[in-house]
Amino acid sequence: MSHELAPRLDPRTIEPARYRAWQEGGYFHVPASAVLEDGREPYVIVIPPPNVTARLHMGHGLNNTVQDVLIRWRRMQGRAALWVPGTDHAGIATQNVVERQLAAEGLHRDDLGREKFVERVWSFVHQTGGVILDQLKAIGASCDWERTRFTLDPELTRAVREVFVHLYEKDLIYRGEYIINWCPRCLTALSNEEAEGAETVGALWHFRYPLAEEAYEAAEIAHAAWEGGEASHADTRGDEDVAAGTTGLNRLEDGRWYVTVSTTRPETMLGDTGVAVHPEDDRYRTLVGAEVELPLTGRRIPIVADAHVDPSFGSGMVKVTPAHDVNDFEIAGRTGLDILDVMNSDATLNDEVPEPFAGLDRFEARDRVLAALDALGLLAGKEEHTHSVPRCYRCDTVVEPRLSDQWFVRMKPLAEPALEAVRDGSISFTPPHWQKVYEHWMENIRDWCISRQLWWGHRIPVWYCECGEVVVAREDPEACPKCGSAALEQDPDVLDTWFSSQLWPFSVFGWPEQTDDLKAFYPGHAMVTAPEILFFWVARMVMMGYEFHGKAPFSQIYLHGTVRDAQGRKMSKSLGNGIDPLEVVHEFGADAMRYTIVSQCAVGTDISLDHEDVEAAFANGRNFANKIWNAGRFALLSLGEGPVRPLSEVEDALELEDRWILTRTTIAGRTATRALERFRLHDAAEGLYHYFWGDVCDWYLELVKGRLGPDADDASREAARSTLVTVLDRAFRLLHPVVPFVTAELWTRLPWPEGADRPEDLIVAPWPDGVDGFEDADAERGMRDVQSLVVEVRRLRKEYGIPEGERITVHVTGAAAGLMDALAAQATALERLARIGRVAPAPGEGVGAHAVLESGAELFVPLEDVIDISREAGRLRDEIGRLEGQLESTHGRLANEKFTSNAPADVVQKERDKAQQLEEQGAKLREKLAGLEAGRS
RNA sequence: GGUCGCUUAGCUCAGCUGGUAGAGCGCUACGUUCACAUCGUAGAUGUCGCAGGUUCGAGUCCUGCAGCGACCACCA
Repeated sequence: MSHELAPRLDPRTIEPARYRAWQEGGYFHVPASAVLEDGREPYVIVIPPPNVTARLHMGHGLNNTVQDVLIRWRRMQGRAALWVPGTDHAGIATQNVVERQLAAEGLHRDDLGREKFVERVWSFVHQTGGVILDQLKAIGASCDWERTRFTLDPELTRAVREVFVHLYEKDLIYRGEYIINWCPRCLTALSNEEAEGAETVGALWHFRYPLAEEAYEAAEIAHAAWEGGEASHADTRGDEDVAAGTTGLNRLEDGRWYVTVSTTRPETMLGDTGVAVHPEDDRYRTLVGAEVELPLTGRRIPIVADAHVDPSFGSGMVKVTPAHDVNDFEIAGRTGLDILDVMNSDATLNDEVPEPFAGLDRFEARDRVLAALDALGLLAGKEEHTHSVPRCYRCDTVVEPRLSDQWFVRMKPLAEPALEAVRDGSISFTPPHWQKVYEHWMENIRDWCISRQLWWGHRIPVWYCECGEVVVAREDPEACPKCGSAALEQDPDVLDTWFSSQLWPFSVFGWPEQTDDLKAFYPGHAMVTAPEILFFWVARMVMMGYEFHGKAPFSQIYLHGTVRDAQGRKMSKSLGNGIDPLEVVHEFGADAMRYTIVSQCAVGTDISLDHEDVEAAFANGRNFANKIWNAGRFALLSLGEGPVRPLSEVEDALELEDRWILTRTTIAGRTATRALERFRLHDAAEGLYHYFWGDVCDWYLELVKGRLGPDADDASREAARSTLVTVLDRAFRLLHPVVPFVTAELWTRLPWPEGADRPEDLIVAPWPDGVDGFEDADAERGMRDVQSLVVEVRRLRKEYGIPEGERITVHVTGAAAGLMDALAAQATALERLARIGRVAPAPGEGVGAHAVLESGAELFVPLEDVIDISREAGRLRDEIGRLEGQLESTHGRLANEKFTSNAPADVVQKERDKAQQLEEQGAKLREKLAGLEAGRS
């Protein structure tokens, strides 16, 4: 059977079949009864649901590989490991996709009307949505597909309703007119999180507004006080600025008084309803209550005092546009200024503005306003100004702050337990520094605008009656409870897509029904996601967990990095620097991709992959998978067909390398377990890589080759066979979470010791945590000697150019106890590995190559015939020099009384031993050098 | 402006509780030894950003500086 294995791993021939076998075996599915009846300890991860229209990209590859590694590992540990998959309806994103399709047909959503449009989106979702879940199968994701959920499923919609009504009844949801972030392209409100600031170099313009004549007297008083230096907020600018009119109050050559204000959005001046100064600002105290003439509009607007104004910024005077700026809106609320909305929803100016500007786009209006003010001589200056301009996270359009009637969630009360949870350790972050970021956000949390002027999403469960009654209900009401009218109108808006996502950890289990699933699987354990959605999603899930269940939805938040290209740029569709994970799977296999990702997945760091050389980017993983394949292939071939005896029966015949590799295996399991427990996936993967490639392949397989052949002693062969089977079984288990396919393929073909129970599949084989495995410290020490001897001999052979075929004799002296026995026992192996003819205990004489082993033993290879004596002498001198350097620093340390008295005793002792060892080595080398030089003369 | 993080071999990065540095890729040399050339063997490469401090001893702790990055808030 084993001879049919190809010399190269071809993932395409094994991966799909293996995945199918797992699915058919039902290994991914975890029923509630596993926990409630069988009493198994659950381990639950809910997937960060990708957008239903999404296609798999490397970010998903990373995110889901991490989750799958954790789930597979926990499943092998015997936990009821459940990974719930699903997709998010992704309000704006999905609506945008369908709108683009319509646009290609020359249509707008209004042409269809709401009902038809939503139907269209549904059919789009049914046809092409959820593809990403199938794509996840290709990378090996072991989700419980029977539990696949969609945020718009009826059950989840029910959860949304329940939450909305509950929060409304608790007065945690309210409706109000506030300045919100408005996307003039998507024509909807956005939350603060959805309006992403983009650092932009823009301009700050200074305008002059003429003061109304009645206020000239006040102006003169103010100005006099100011010039006389009595004003408490003396302008820090120089005279030039005053002359240029960039200070707040000036009389120009025309004899009129002007105030100066500044803005980065000149078009908003058309909506100004006031000018504000700080109440304590003595420069302008007398002007409060006066009026200015708002240019271009013919309107007069008052000067008011408000503490929000920063007297030291600019002129200390602020134009106030309440309908188009958050702060200005608040100022208006406090000071009673009018609120004048001058924009339409598409960010064109409306009829509230004078004729020439009405109907213009905001940016065109900006230019026109500037030109008009300039023509009037009211443009006082312009500065370069770098600030962050908010843009729509979906379409990148500049967001317009706009006065609007929206629904909000009152967040402060919800945030309190969520904040407490991380402070008392109920929830931990990996890496830990995110906790501070989270806390900071929670502490400064602001109300969440949840209504969206979209058609695709959860309709807000609020109905309005002609009688004025507002009905907020879990079920669609038939009639108005107050007047009985059936003419109820449902609120046209839908909820922010994150409103339903935040319920995901429990809505997927059927809440608000008290289902068995909920009892078994809530709360979950790990939340694996990217830091970008910490606020969008993670924080809100925590808040909802506490509000509706009194406990956190998960206990560990693991935030992995971002996938970047070779230049360190984030992979993105728009940059065209992405790598298609499916292509990688097709070319190199899912195992190759998974190992490459996981091995780079150090806590808190990004992973970088070169999109221009995909082969190189994944070579490491591909090579490793192939190495596993070939090691397995060789083992299967060498093991032959005969029965394999259990390790316990051959224990007496175990040789050094057997005991050693069994020990290494135990330690590898222990190390990997510790790493996984701490989310150190990179450490776990790299540790196992070196264990398998180095210990198992480079050393063990090479050492036992001779013992597996027909010439070998029976007892030795059987010991080797048992050991090899045991080691590979354990190794495949340990590697399985990271590289599930190749390990499973080989494991199922592995012969099994007679009489031993075989797990029905590798995917559920018990995880070797290394707690009670075979361990033999002597074997480790002995093997280290063998290894260092082999390495040194190889090095010497190389150094002196001794041909491959030529056997040499090696003398070993000063051997640590047992070394010679070990070496003698390994004679054949040593011959094979280091091309040694004989290992002799006698000290070497004459000219030869010399080395000191790690154990302190000295190695001497007589090489009169092959070496260049003067070169060897030089080498010895270098060696002696190096030893002396080390000795000096060691002696220096020992001579330091502070060291000997302060450092721990064992450290000092170690230092003494080292010094002695170095001295002995140095003496021997000097002797050797003397001999060499004598021999030459 | 605030907060947090990063700066270690040519590249990408590891280095947990302080004891004179590691991996992968790349590079050099040799090798068609019958599991694997997607391989093997051996080798080279670092004043661990700069300046101070604590310590017997500091990539490892503290302070300051410089450069880079992220997040939050925005001053009109």
